[in-house]
Amino acid sequence: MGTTKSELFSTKHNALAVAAKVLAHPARVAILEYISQQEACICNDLVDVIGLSQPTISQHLNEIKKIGLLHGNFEGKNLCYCINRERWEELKNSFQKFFDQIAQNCC
Amino acid sequence: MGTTKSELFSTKHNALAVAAKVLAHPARVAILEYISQQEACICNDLVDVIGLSQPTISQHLNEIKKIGLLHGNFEGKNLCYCINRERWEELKNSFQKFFDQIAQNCC
DNA sequence: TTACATTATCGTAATATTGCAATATAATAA
DNA sequence: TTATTATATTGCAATATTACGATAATGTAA
Repeated sequence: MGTTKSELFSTKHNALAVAAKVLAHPARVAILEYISQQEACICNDLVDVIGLSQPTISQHLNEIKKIGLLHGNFEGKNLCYCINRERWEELKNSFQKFFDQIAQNCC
Repeated sequence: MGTTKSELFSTKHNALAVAAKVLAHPARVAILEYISQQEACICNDLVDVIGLSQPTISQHLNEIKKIGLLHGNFEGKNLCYCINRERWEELKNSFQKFFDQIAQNCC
């Protein structure tokens, strides 16, 4: 129990759900918005900007990383988080397609 | 602990997260897709189509109802679920705006 | 080297979500 | 009236998520 029965659903439906899950927390929405609007890459700042503790921010960043939305230089002296634009477009299209598929005739 | 600290975030960010949460389960994605593609309104069928138990489907439908995506005739002899297209467009626009706001210059 | 700053991980507590059996409710059919 | 059908609600068990203190790991600066 308690576990989502992913095996019942199509790859497409599962994938959209996984993507939506990343956006299903305001901190991750705020983090993504913040990073995506920076002209240059940012590093930390998020703890101050968001207002959650550093471990919590790190955890949220990890969720965002896991679906491939973060891109950049994670090693060396310049720590840098930025959006993987290719993946961003992919997800954008997935949501767009989902919302575009409504039928014309409904009550 | 365990609770999302919504008070830290803007109304907009919280609203998008709440909407995303509804799409964050493949059953709800599948239910919405199924309903939205029906020419006429459907009633039950979902238990058969989706493959989860009736109480679980009912629970998922309730989550979808709670953000206003379901519209129709819930009383009387014709039980009928269909998409509230106005709300659907609203959410579509929210996600679109979110995904459109990425900056041009990123690493 | 030591000290400092930044980020990740571990461990844990609180809460939320998922799923279903059992049951209740509501409307129609016989 | 008594079935029958469709949907909702209750209660509970299993699992997932959220948050953070403590600590580890990594890199830079002195």
